Amino acid sequence: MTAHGTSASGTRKRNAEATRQALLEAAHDRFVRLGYEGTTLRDVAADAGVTLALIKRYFGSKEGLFKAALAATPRFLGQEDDAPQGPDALAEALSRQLAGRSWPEFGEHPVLMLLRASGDEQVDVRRRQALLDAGMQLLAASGHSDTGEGDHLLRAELLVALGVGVAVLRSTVGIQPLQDASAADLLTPLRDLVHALLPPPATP
Amino acid sequence: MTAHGTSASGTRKRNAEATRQALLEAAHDRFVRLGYEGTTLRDVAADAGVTLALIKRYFGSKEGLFKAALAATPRFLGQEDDAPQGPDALAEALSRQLAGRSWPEFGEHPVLMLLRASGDEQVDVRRRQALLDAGMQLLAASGHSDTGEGDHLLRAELLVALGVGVAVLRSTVGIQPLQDASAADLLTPLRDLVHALLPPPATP
Amino acid sequence: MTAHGTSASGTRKRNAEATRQALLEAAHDRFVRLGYEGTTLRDVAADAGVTLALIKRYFGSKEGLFKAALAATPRFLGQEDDAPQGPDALAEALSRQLAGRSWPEFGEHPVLMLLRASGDEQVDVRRRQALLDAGMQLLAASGHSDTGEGDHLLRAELLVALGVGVAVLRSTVGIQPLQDASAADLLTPLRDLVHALLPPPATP
Amino acid sequence: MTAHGTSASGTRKRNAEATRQALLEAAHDRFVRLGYEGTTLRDVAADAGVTLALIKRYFGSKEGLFKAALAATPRFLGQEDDAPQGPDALAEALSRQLAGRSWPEFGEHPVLMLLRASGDEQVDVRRRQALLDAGMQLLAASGHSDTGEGDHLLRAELLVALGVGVAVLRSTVGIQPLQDASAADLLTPLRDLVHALLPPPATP
DNA sequence: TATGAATGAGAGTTCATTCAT
DNA sequence: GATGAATGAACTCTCATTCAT
Repeated sequence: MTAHGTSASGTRKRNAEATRQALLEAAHDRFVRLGYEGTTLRDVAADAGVTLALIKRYFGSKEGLFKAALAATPRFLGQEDDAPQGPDALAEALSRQLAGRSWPEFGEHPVLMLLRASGDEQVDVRRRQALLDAGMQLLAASGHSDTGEGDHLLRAELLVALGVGVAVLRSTVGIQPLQDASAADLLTPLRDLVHALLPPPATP
Repeated sequence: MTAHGTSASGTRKRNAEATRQALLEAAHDRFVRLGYEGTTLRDVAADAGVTLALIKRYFGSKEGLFKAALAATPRFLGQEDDAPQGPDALAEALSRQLAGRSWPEFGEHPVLMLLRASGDEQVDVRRRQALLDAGMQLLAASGHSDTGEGDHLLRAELLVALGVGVAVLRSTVGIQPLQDASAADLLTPLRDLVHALLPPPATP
Repeated sequence: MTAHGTSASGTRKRNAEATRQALLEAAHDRFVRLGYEGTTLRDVAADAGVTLALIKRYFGSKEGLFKAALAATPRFLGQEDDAPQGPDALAEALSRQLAGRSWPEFGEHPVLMLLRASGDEQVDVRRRQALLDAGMQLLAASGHSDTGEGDHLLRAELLVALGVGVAVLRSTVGIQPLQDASAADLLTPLRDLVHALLPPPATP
Repeated sequence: MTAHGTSASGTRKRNAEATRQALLEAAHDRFVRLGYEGTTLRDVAADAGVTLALIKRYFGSKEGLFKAALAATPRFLGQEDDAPQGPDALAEALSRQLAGRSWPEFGEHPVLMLLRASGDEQVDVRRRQALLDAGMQLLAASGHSDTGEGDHLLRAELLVALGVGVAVLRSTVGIQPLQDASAADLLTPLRDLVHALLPPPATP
């Protein structure tokens, strides 16, 4: 996407917000695919169709751009809404999020962004927190509470790990049949898996 | 580890094999932690206690060093022997390999090496194959054959994905309680999981 | 010459064209004197009074710089205009071009640039062609045509060889009295030589 | 040529002199073709079939090797003996030396070695002297004395320059028809040239 | 004597960044 | 606000050289 795309609302000469957004998407794409070191600002700027100096203007530095791209990463395994819960719903959401191209603006699964390190400690904290949150959310979605009793949280994090692993193996590495498995293909195994890991709490 | 470590047979200064090995381990450690681009040959040489030029001598180039490090990576999720199989044995092996520090010479779980790309296509093929092999092996260990019937291979690869994800979340990212979970902590959830994913084939 | 020299219109710090030109002249000078391998980009940049990275900016690489320097080399033994011809005029032009400092911007005789190889095949072709052209031009200037009859072209190339040798012996090597011979000193011997090599064609 | 070639006289295990000679020829070949900077000692050693360290043993350093190669260069345009002189004999000798492969052990014309600089001042003096000597010798061969009267020495050096130029254009650059001209092809033009440049002294 | 291990300096190249315009 | 000129540091790689064996 270039910065100076045609806008429906007439004027389109210099749209700062569009430029920022184009840079952000280009950066996200490259950071996810090539990592922090492998991404050059010149390429990001070229992808966005603007000059390199604008990156400094909008994001200050490469680190700033990375942080912004990280912040723009959608929640991993997040439930879109506070919808019906339980293992079956969870498995269905998982299969959809892992298989689908639910993020047309991201070339790869956005969770991969959470695995990219920039060397900045502050960034690492944010990445870690985002993944911890994913575990918490899965735990909640399964109908459990995070009271720390039992190993429910550990089990939820194993589910997060599975999601991470699937994203990795489907993208960078690419092994079949996992890479091209559809949501339908994944649904049954994931349902078995969720049921085994996070069975619904006993209802007295 | 430095190249000129004391050996059993007295002190020795010039030892090509020890130098090569020290370089290899230092490289593996940095490649796993920092990736291909993030790893500098100067740092690798410094870790090994030798000069940069020896990397050229022994490995030809950075790519050569990376390939050597990749080749030195132990098999992922490999059964140590052709021992008793079935879900329970598999779960136990998994918990041990994922939790343990079974590789004292590698700072991080060696499977992470398989996720590092160097840009060389030939390398990518090897990485992919190694992970495919892991899936095949898990399938065999569970008592199934890879006849392609059903979704057994897909299920086995989900197990591989889980292993990859656990390794990632325990190392680079580091989320608790998963990061410090012991093999014992992992055993029960993993047993549930393996049983759910790869139940023993029906024996009529 | 440095890049930031004072110009007629006051002092100027940022001038892409001046920088490019300063780099080109510095490069030409060093390539001619030291050859391709013997020339370091750091020294060229220092001569031009700028930083090394600008060479990449303007010329892409060392090869690019070399090609640019080669392209900036004036024609060897070229007649300035389509002026009167014949042996005497030719001898006079030769003596002037070989003796004079007709190229104040080049430290050495520019033909020496044509003797410098960079390893690039494409460059070699250009060098060869430039020297072939010199022979053709001398042939034409002597009043002959290049119909291939007789050994006129060979004789013209012997004249080119003489020019090359004189340039070499006057510059890099430096043998007296040839090195400091003036155009007047060279004129008489060269006239004898041209008359002997390329006598005017018989006019029936 | 390798160092351990079969020798007719029986023993051939470790012949220091043969090794030295093989190194010298390999060095000469590379220095002439690639120049000082372009020549690597490893390649020279490999050409000679020995290890690099022997260069240091026999010649001390790269400079030492270069000096030895320079010293081993045969005299340029030297009359083989103090045989019949005069313009015709001189032209005949010139055509033979410039055209022929009179030096089977040198890939290129050995005079090219005299054009190669190493950066060492002492070396430059030797090169200059060798070329000056060539001029003196031509002068003598033409029947003149170097009393300094007239411009005879300058004319002789123009002949040296011609020889240098022909060697250069026949080897590194390679322009036709000069490159493949035979001694017979060169004889007539050279005779005209020598007669014009160095006519026999008037005999009262 | 001869080999191979090891070094240090320097090469070209790349990149994030800063500074004028 | 935006561009492009210019910088300095860091990288991989190469090579002549030296040091033990």
